[in-house]
Amino acid sequence: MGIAERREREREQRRADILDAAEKLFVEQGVANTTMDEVAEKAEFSKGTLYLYFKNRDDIFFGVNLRALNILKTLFAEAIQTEGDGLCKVQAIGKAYYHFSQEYPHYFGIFMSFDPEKLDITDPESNGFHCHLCSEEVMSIVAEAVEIGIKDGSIRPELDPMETAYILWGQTTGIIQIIVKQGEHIKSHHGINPERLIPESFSMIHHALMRHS
Amino acid sequence: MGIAERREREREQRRADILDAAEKLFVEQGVANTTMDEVAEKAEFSKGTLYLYFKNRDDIFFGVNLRALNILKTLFAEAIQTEGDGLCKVQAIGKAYYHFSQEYPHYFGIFMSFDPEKLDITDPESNGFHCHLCSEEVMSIVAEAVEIGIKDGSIRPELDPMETAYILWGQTTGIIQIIVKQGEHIKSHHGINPERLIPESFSMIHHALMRHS
DNA sequence: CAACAGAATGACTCTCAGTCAGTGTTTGTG
DNA sequence: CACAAACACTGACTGAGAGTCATTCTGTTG
Repeated sequence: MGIAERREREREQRRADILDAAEKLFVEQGVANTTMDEVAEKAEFSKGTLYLYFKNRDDIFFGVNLRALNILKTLFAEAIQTEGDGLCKVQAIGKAYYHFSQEYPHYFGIFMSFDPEKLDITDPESNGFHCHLCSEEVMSIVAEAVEIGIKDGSIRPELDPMETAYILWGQTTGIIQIIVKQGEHIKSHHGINPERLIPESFSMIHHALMRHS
Repeated sequence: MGIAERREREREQRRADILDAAEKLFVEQGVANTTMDEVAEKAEFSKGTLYLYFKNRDDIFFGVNLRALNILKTLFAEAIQTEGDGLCKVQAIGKAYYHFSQEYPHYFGIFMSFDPEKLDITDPESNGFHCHLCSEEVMSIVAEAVEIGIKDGSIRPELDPMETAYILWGQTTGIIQIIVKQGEHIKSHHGINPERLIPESFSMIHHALMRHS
């Protein structure tokens, strides 16, 4: 009896369709300005149906966010395979993050709309929970690169891998946020090309991690 | 005729009263969970009155945020007076930021709820605009410290002061965001005290700026 | 006191997330 | 085939909360 399986497949397809619709609207008009009615309209379902597939509005948002996170995880997993010492690997991950922001600006924008206050980690079925897990995996990749660097002597040994991973993650996200949100302003008021901040901050991170004898 | 002046004073007082009420509620129950009706109730005004003193909900929020920013500006202005070279001054500013987060945890939390997407820079009367100006001034203080450091040789000369100020600001804000958003989780899952990330990241920044001969 | 302006009100509108009783459709069973 | 049960979907409705506005109240001025 493949009926249950077919049903499950169809259900997944519909979930994906709804996420597609939401994703488009999020990109077109921003996350905050997108209503459930609009998502329903775009997905060609009634509003009530959305709630058969997703717990609430946030669940849909986190569903889209999860797509972005999975791409990032893949990019990071590739980056850590880069030839070279641990410090090189960390740098490769940084570049991958920047790459991601350029290659998937829509996902990156959605990323920026992420509001952890809404994250509901209590329900293991929710997309919020899955986002949580996935970002945990992403962090682990960074921590692993730092650990390799400490072991091979390219990174200062007094650093704690996981702690450093969180710091790098926070710092880099903060920079990118500045660029996205104030880039225009920085350019017009200070004549600084906001793009420059990224390689510049990577260089700073490089100096910060490097074991300088 | 001091009547107009008295009226203006009273008006300012009422604005302050409303901000006081909002601030308390923001601290007690979070920014997102505070309604205009609640603020009105707490301030002992009707809801309509709030709109005589503030443009909208965000204007109230940014009003509270401006208080936090002004404190920070003062702390930074003091920090840059610290004895020592430019690098010391940058560090003093970093410490001041951390200090701020400890001394004014409520303001710090409100700081974190800041959503730049809502910032309306078009209206020079709005608190959003004033927040924008104030953070600009805060940035300048950081840039000045970096410049001093470059001139006295304590900071790598190839850095650009304003650019570096933005990077430091972005990085630090990013870290703080991580702590606020994931602090609980970091603690429970990795046994890392999230507070540690702040001084740790300052140490990294120190390494990144330092001119190591 | 009459006329006016400033301050305050709260009932109202509007928008939007989320619900639920009801309808249609597919699958399973005698 | 008939009927039941499970599944899929609908859209009118509810409730909450932001923002408005016609009206009332209070203090000032001539």
